[in-house]
Amino acid sequence: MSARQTEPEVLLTPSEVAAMFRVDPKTVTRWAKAGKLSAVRTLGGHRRYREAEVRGLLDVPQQRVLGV
Amino acid sequence: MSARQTEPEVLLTPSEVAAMFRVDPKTVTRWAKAGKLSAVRTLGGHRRYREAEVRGLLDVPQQRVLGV
DNA sequence: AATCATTCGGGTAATTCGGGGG
DNA sequence: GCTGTCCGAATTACCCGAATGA
Repeated sequence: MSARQTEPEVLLTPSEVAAMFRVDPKTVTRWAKAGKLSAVRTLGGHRRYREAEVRGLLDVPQQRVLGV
Repeated sequence: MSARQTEPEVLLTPSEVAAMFRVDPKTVTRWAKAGKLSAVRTLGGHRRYREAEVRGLLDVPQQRVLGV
């Protein structure tokens, strides 16, 4: 059962990730360049981001002090 | 022993490849026209892509930040 | 034979890339 | 240091009708 199954990774476009974080797509690109976010490249050079990784980064923010 | 196509060549449809890269099927067609991806043609002119080749292109474009 | 989804083609908007400067 | 914006060039997405695939 050592199947090297490359699970169907769901990929997101730069603008989709940007919308999730409420930032400019260009900022997402900078995160990728900085190695803070891994990216898959299309044959034309455009970046695609892994949904699982992005969501993981969105869920983490539980360390905010609720200074209401 | 004798070399005789020991590998079952798995072919993928344009939409399947498109889903893997998160692009439009038309874009995959453009890659084939540009020679970035080899394609097998059906007798009717539709394109089919080699799974092994596609996977290879998906994995490579990984820019790791391993103490570069 | 007939239906339905996909993939031809082309052509035209919308994104993204890269660098640079605020 | 981090982000948003401007630029030109390149890549990708969506439109159509017609043909192929299953």
